Amino acid sequence: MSKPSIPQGTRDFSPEVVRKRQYILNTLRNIFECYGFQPLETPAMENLTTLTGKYGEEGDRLIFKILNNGLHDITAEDKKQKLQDEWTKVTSKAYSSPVVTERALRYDLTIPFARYVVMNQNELAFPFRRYQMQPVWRADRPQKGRYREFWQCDADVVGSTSLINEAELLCIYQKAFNELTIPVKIKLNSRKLLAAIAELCGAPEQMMNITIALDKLDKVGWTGVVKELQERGISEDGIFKIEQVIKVTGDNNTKLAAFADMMQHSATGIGGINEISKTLAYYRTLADAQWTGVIEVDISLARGLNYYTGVIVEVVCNSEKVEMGSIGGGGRYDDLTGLFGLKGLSGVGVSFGIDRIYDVLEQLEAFPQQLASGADVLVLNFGGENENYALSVLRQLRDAGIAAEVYPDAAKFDKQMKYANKRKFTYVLLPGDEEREKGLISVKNFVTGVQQMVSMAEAMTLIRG
RNA sequence: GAGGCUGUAGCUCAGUAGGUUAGAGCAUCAGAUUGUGGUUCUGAGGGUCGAGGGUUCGAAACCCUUCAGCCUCCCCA
Repeated sequence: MSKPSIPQGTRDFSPEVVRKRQYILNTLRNIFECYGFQPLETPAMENLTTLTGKYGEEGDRLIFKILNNGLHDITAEDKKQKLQDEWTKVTSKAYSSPVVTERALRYDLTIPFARYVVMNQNELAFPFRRYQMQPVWRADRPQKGRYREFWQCDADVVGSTSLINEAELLCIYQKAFNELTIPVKIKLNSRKLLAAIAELCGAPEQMMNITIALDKLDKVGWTGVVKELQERGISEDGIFKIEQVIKVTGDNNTKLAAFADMMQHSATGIGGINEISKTLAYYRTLADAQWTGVIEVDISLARGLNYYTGVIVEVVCNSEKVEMGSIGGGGRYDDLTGLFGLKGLSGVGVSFGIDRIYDVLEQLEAFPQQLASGADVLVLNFGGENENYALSVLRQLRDAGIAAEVYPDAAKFDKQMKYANKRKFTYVLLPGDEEREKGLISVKNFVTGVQQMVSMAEAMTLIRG
């Protein structure tokens, strides 16, 4: 018998870990609901054609495909021949065929969301605000902090171009990370500014290349970016212009003023600057003075996904104690639903990287203490008549809304106690002969070790603290 | 897709230059102890040394092949 295992890049979540993850999800869910977002869930699998071509060439490669069922059952000669032909292609090059695979696992939550909006466009009330927290799958090579199955947690608004939406999403980030007690920096940029930089270089068609190179500024520094830009064929003059823009420092208003000066001849650039300033203005009106996160205009922020068209954001942990990439990101995409035939619908959304948020909370030791335990109370089982007494005690506890469990076997005393210890119960109740005869119950506080024999009513008061 | 590292008990790992019957800690189970857990003590179970082949009188160790896991790059969350 071989040892059992789970697929590469997947994880089991132990009870303690699930509780911590649920703490994160519940915190976010409450905030989303408070901001008027509605829950949405979509299937784990989509039609492959829904997903292909949406994430770029690299993305297509990373989609988990599902082999069609019943391939061996095909009897019609012409279909069988078709399958053979397609199979040969599939095994010889990067190629997908609906004859072999027509379904695939969800790659992210945004494309299924767009698909849902298009399918239900006549029923939905726009602007439609939804949040979605579900696992996604990528056939990527797993490594530290990267998995083949992981959860995404998105909130999007479609059907409105107002920058109030952008400002609200900034608020959601602020509120979420304040409640989770994670110090953050929220970087803000606009794809329009990146486009304007490409214009400044006299190479507007090079925007993607410039964007990809700039995105690495944090990682490889300016000299690394220069190298990357040269490799991607950007002129020396262009690189000099980019440097002028990148080297701008100061607070957000100073930066925006400087950009406005440099980009005064670019309608795109001015547009980008305006949307950032308006977003920030709305944000200031909506924001809570308690929030501690820093919002910083960062023109080197690029974001990989190519469907973004307007404001883009990214959240990083702002603590020396933590070494971590982005823990959230998002932006505006002007025509996502256009991919599925519904034109002119603009959307803006943010995503929380909950696996990374989990790691950050661990490193900061910022999970609330009381998450650790499950049921508070264990009722011991002394067998015989005491067993029934134990069950009646158990029922009274649950009727009173106290989470409790009974040890189901009349096992040796120390075995039951060891179980209680391992499970970290706060209280252990001992319904034995004496207790039963007197109609009382012994309550042992398992943290302090103090034990007392009291009435059920008093016991419940004790347990409730 | 490219590269690097590691596979020995449930877990973390020792294992000298290739040499008797492969060890330790933790965990598990039993007992000390069937009305008092954590600590302690005693004992027990648990291994095709990732798999296959080769070299050798002899392989956990050396060679080849293969599989798996981890990490880095690319890309991404």
